[in-house]
Amino acid sequence: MADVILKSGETPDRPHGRTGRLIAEPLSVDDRPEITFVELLFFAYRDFISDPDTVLAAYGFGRAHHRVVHFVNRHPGIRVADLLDILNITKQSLGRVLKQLIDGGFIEQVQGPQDRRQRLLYPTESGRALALRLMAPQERRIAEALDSLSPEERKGAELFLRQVVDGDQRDMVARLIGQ
Amino acid sequence: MADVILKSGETPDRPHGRTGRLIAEPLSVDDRPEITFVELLFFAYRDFISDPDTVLAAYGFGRAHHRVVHFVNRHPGIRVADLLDILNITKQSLGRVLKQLIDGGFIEQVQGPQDRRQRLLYPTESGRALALRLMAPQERRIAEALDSLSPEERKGAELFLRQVVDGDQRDMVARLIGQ
DNA sequence: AAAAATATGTCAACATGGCTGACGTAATTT
DNA sequence: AAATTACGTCAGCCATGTTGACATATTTTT
Repeated sequence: MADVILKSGETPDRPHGRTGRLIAEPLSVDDRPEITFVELLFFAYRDFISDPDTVLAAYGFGRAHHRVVHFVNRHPGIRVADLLDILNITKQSLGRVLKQLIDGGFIEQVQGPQDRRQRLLYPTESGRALALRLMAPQERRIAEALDSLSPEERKGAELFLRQVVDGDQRDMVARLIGQ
Repeated sequence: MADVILKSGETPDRPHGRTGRLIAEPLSVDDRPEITFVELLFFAYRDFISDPDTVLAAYGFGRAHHRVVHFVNRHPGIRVADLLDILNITKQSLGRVLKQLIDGGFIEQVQGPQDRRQRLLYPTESGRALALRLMAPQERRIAEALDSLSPEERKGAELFLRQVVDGDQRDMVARLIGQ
């Protein structure tokens, strides 16, 4: 039982005679200004990924499917290994959702022309349509957010996000996104 | 079996005689400039949350514990219901990780002084130490990212993230973060 | 005073999407 | 011929989210 609930008569600082065990002083933005961005990243991302969930639910898919559909549409003919690198997951994890997407007719595999061990992934027309439907609310959200920013402020938002990416991944990300 | 693997002799556009079923044209940033931010948010957040994982593993904790420890440290005395609002999860989900954090001595509950139904959550000294350890690499990452930005660019990064948050949540987020 | 609403906790069952480890197969490289 | 590579699969585990139902203490409303 963790049911040690202190009574209200005892101040948090000196509960039950256990002097000084509890801390009432908040971690403050004044002391640590980076907290602002730590929390903004949390809240912004929380809401940003909630957009496509309604659409996904209608297909019986989850966020993992979204990520796969997105990057296959962004890079038709991508190799499985490269997709794994982007998503930072194991092939077993990818395997499950990929199978469902293939069975559902959203993605197809093509044997690699030079190296026939490769299974290159392409979206079908439904797969492309799904990707666009999933991204639409996110594009709207981003566009509205950028609307209120000056050109330099927009540049700042982009630069900031690029710098938050791991140093040894920045080149790869830049290549993936393109100019 | 979904083992319909097209042979390499067939172009992706006309595989197996199924004319036009596959799409070889990438979704492009040129057509949809917001994709840049969609993907930057994905990659930035992916790396940003990977920071504390090593620390968490040492304690046998996961990312859910991190979020709880963080917000309890930011708002000592927070009510369970308010924590649920911030995290957007169910009380059952919270219950599990909260119990572990209480059992481990990182968080304690105090009965509400006015309303004795409430269980106000406070960090212990270990809980505060854990929160700081978890946030340290993220603060470093943010500080380095901001280093390369001008003041207006920094403002842009912050404004952008604030605008990405759901419109009806912005005030709450602003209040939670403070000036 | 009784009834209703609130804050919280708990039990049980289930789904998603990560993970590891082991093994198999086809194709390519050495 | 042997080793490596690219990929797939089976099996099981774990973390963390969900819903639904119900219990308890406390406060608010009637």
